[in-house]
Amino acid sequence: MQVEVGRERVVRRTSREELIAGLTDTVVEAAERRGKYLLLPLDSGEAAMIHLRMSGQVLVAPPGALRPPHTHVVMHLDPAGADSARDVRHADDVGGSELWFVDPRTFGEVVVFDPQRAHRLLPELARLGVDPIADDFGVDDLRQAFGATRRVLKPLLLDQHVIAGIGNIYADEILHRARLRPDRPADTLDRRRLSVLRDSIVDVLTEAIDAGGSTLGDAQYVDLMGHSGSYQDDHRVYGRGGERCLTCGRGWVRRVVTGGRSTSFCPVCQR
DNA sequence: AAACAAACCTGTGCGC
DNA sequence: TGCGCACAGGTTTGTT
Repeated sequence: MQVEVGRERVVRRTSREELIAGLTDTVVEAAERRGKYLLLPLDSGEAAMIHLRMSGQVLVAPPGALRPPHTHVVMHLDPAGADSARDVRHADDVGGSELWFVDPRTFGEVVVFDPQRAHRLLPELARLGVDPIADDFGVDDLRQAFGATRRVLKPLLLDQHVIAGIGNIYADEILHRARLRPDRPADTLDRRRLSVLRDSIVDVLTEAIDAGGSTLGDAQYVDLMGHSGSYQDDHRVYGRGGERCLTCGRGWVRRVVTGGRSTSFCPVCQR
């Protein structure tokens, strides 16, 4: 593939030149994920890492399509080669397309790194906690992380070093599903409640993924094809501050700030 | 150890 | 219509 890089800020760990050199004439062999880190192994032995942070998007588009504002990286994917073993085209074949990294707030980033030496450019990758979707994730994982800390649940769920992949929307939805207050200390949970929390984490994330994610009013989160998700329609507390609780029908959803993040919960059915 | 604030940016929606 | 302000999906860093 050939590569263009606009704003250098999105490759701040290295440089525009290093990103272009690392991607040019390579083949993306897979698309993987650890927590919120998107990983693309390359046939060069290196891998690309993309993090969307708050406002990033990865989009696939026809060659030459009009690029939206804040398109910072463009990868020109090669057509599936006639020399490939069986010139099979799949429904998700994106050969010949462009892959865009778009990010108005430029909190997101793109970098090419050596997976054998990830600690050099991406030290936080090795420090990510258990991934509830990609890894085996049982109540014992939670007991280890939550059993002996006075930290409260909401910031703990958001801590990527403890559990990787939960963001602000899903932390609130998970705690509501588990009927637990966001400000409850983790070490007050017995094994039964830890088990409910474990199931809530897996169920909320799985349902959200199946629904294509949460696309809020500004339509920032969309999938590779630009399609919106529908999980926002299933939010029971996030974005519902001041409304009657959909679950118990008795409490009013409260919106507070915990750890600098907006947090919504029902004080009646979450304990 | 853990809670908190600030920093990094741009866009949007609101009240006036 | 225009302006200023609050706020937004995340993470790191520094301060109490």
